[in-house]
Amino acid sequence: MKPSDNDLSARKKLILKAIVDAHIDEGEPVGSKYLTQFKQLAYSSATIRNEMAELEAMGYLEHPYTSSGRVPSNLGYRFYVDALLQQYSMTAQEIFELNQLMHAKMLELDKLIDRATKLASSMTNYTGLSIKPRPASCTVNRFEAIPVDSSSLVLVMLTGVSTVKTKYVKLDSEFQKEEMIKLGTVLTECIAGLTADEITLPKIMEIERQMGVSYRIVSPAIKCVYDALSESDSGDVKVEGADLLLQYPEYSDISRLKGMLNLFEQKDQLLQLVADADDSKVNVFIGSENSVNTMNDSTLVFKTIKEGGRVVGAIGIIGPRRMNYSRVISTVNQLSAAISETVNGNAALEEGNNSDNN
Amino acid sequence: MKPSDNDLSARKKLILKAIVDAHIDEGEPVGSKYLTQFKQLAYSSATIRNEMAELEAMGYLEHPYTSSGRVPSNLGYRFYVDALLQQYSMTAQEIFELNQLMHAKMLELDKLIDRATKLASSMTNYTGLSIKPRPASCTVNRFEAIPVDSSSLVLVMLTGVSTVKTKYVKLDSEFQKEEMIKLGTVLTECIAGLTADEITLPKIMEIERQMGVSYRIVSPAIKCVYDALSESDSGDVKVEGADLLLQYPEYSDISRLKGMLNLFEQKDQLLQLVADADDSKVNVFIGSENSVNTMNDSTLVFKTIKEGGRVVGAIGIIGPRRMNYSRVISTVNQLSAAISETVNGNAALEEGNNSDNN
DNA sequence: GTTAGCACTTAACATCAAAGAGTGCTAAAA
DNA sequence: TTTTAGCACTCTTTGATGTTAAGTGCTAAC
Repeated sequence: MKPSDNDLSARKKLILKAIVDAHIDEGEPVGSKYLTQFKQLAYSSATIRNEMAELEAMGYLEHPYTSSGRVPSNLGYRFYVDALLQQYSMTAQEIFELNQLMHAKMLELDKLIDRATKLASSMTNYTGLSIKPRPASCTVNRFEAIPVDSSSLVLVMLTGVSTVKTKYVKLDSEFQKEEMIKLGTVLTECIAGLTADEITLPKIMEIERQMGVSYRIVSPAIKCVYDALSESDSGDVKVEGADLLLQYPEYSDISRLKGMLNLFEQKDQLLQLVADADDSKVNVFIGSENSVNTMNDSTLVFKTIKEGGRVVGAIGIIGPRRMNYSRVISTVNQLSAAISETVNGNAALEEGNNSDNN
Repeated sequence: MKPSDNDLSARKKLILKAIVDAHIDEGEPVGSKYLTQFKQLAYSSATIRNEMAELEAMGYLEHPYTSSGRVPSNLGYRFYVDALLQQYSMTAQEIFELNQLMHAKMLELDKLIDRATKLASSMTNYTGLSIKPRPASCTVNRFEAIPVDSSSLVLVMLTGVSTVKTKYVKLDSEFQKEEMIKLGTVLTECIAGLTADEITLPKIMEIERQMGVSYRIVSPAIKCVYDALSESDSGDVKVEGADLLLQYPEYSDISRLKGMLNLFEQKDQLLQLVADADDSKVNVFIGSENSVNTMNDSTLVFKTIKEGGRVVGAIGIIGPRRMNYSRVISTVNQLSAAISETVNGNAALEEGNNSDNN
C-alpha cells in the first residue's frame, strides 16, 4: 500500500464504495443525486459530483457517455476489493450446507470438487468452475498388476491418498498370471515416485532385466504407465450453471455472452490461468486484468486446493464484474478450505474413528 | 407408412422438400416467389402458393403471420426427415478424421465417447452431447483388494472390458495384508455378477463367514461396493461447444438460449431421454416432440452405444430445428457405429495383433 | 469548502410514415 | 380442370422525428 495508491480522502473512499455498492445492486450507472439519499453522504449532489469528477480523473470511475452516471473502472473494482470490502459472514443455512458437503461420506477428490463447485454456484447464483489441473509431475507410489486373461491385465497405479488410476494393458503375447503379478512389484521397485520424464531407457532396461524371460511384457505396460503419467489425465474443467449468467443484464448482450461461452469451451486457457495463479489465497481477476481478453466485463474468483504441497484442483466462480464480491470470495474461500482440510486431514486420520468414510 | 400419412402428390413433396431445404439454408420464412427460381419447380408463384396453402391445411407448414413466407411445422420436419431426406456422404476429410479417432490408441470408453462427441460437434458445427447413462444394473465380474497400509485398502472392481472402478476403503481396525487380499477373492466368489439390489443380508453373512476371524473387514468394504454399484457412477452428460449455438439466429433470442442452457444443466432430463430411446437407430427429436418443453425450436439427434447388449453411452448433437439433418444424422450414426465397433471388436481381438492398443 | 442553479448532452422511448415482402382471391388463359 | 396474371390487403421492417428524463459541468453565490 504505497501512499500514492491509497491517496484517497476518507470521503472519496466513502463515495467510491457507495458507487460500487450501488452499481452492484442496481446494475446501472449511478448518478450524484442518487447518492445523496444515503445518510453517510450528507452532501449536496454538486459536491458529490465534484468528487466523482476527481475520482474519474484518478481512474477509479468511468463515464459511459458524456452525461450519465458513473461506473467503476477495473481499477475502481480492484481498490474496492482490496481496500473497501467488508467481510461477509455466512448464514446458518450456508454453514449447514457446507457441513453437509464436508461430512458426506466420500473421499474422492474429483467428486468433492465437483460438488463443492455446484454448491458454490447455487449459493452465489453465479457460474461455478470445477477445475482439475493437468498434474504437472504426477508420480505413482505403487503399481499393482491384475491379470485378466492370458494376454491382458489391469494396471492399478496408486498415486496418492485420494487418487487411483487404472489402465487396461493389452499384451503382445501370452503370459502366466505370476509373470503379470511380478510386473507390478518390479515396476514399483524401479519407477515408483518418478515422473514421466524420469522414466529413461536405462530404467526400462532394468525392468526388463528383472522380468527375466517375461521381458516382452514390459514394453506395452510401460506405454500405459507413460500414458497415465502424462497425456491421460489431461486436466479438466467443468462448468456448473452456465445458465445462471443469463439472469444478469450484462449478458443480454449476445456478443458478451458468446465470449463467455467461448471461454468455457477453452478449458486450456482456464487451466493455464489457474496454473499461473497464487496458491495461497483467493484469486480475483477483475475484467481484463488477466490475459483472457474476452472477459472484459466479468470477474473470475477462484482458489486452488492443495493436497500435501501439490495443487490438485481449484474451485471458482465466474460472473459479471458487478458481482457480490464479499459473498463470492468468502464462499470460494470457505469451500476450498473445507476441501483442503478434508483431503489433508485424511492422512492424519489414519487410525480411522468410524466406518463411515470410504 | 399409412397411405393417409403419405398422401402427398409428387409435386407437393417436391415443394415441401424445397421449402424445408430453403428454410434450413436461409433461416427465414420462404415465399412462393422465391421457390420459382428452382427449375424443378417450373410453375408460377400462384400455383405454388395454392399448393402451399394446402400443405399448410394438412399441417406440414406454418404461417408466422398473415402474410409472410411459410415455415415447416414439426410435422413438416418429421416428414422431411422420414421420407424426403437424401443420404449424406462424408467427405474424404471427414472419413480421415473419423479413422484418426478410431485408430487412436485408447480403449477407455469414456474418453472415446468424449472425443467422438467433440468431433461430431466440430464436424457439424452444432453442440455435442456426450452421454454416459447411469448404468441400470451395473455388475462386477471380479474384485481385487490391494492393501495400502494396515487399515486401508484399494478395492479394484472389474466391470467389463473397458471399465474398471476403484474405491478407497478405510477400515475400522487393523488387518493383515493376507486378510485384505483374501477379501478380494471372497467377494469375487460370493457377489460377482450381482447388481446392488441382489446383495442381500444372507450374502453378506456368507462373506463374513468365509472371512472367518477377519469378518470385521467386510462391512466397510461392502459399503464401498454398494456405493460403486449404485450411487457412484450416476450418469454424466458433457456438453461440447455450447457456444456454437450462438451463430444461429434462433438463439439470438435470449429466452430461447436460456432454455437451451438450462436444458444442458438438467442432465437428468437428458439421461432420461436417452434411457427411454430406441437403442437400434438414430433418434431424432424434432422440436417439442419429446417431453422436454423447453426445446421447441431445437432438435436433438443421438444414438446410443452398446457394449455387449447393454447401453453404455450415447453421442448426440443438439441444434436449431432448422439443422442440416442429413449431415447430422449421418455423422452421429457413423461415429456411434465406429465406437460400438471398437468397443465390441475388443473382445474379438483377444489375441492382440500388435502392441499399439492399451 | 459547499451548494444552488442552469445550460447542455445523450440515451431511451414512442410515434409515424414509407417500403417491402408475401399472401388470398378472382378471373382469365391454357 | 389446371395454371397463371393481377390486384387488394396484411403485416413486418426500417428510418426519421420529437419528446422525456437523467445526469453532468460550470459558474456564481453562500
